[in-house]
Amino acid sequence: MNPNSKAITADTLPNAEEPMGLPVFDINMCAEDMDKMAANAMKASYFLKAISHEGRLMILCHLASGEKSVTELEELLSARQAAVSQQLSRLRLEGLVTPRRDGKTIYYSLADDRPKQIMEVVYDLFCREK
Amino acid sequence: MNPNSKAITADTLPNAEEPMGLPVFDINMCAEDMDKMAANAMKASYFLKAISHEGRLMILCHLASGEKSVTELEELLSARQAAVSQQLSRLRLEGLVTPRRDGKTIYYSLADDRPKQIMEVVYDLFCREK
DNA sequence: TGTATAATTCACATATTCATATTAAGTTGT
DNA sequence: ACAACTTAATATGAATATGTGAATTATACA
Repeated sequence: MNPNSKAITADTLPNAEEPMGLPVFDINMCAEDMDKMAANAMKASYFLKAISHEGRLMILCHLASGEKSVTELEELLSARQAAVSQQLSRLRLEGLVTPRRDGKTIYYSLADDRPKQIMEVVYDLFCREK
Repeated sequence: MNPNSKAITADTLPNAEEPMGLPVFDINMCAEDMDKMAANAMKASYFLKAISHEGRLMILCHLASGEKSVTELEELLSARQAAVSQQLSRLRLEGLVTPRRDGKTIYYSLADDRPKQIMEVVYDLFCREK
């Protein structure tokens, strides 16, 4: 992705001490792995942007306990229908939620467990501890 | 936070089946826990916004392998110094990175393991699998 | 001192993102 | 089928965020 990305290895970097015990994602991840990371950084940031919206985050939280209709989400978030619908369309575009029509109402549910993996960490960081 | 949030419990909701085996963050999390989540949703979304920027995400990735100076980050990201500095100030404001001055140069490092916890998941989602 | 280097901050232009209003589609009752 | 109502999706303008270049601060060295 980056044309002039210099080949930087662990030994060329100053102050590259081994700081903490937690498994980061491989301390020795440099050069090749870093390019892979850079290549995926755009996708990752786009994904994170999708879930970093307060309303969308709450939608994902509510969907984690089972599918909900747009009206239900509207009440749960106490937001206007148009706003909820727009946020859902963003999540739909990202492939995070899938709609299911049943008569008049459309039920949304989580498409896979990606959002759950993230939310689990976020929940730990902001709701459990501290 | 939400004045007119109705007390919605599991049994009042239709289609609230127990869908998946993965430990979400407690399937039975409703009412009280949900309010707690809503109260923290703003903080969480603010935090996620901070790391959902491609440049800032890359900065955190690079800092995961040890502290770096602003100039080093500037080269690693091939971005302008002012831009990197502003991104760092956002991360500093969020308490994710800490500066250390050594002569002319300022070295940045991760302040705690919050970003690492998130990035580990992000890395798994966007770099390892798939 | 004066100059050079490193990093931050300011001001502005631009691009994204968000909320309100409008439109389209679906359902019910007569 | 036609109206009346409900539900969802789409566009418009307003607010927010981001990058750039110039000015500012801080440190080192001659």
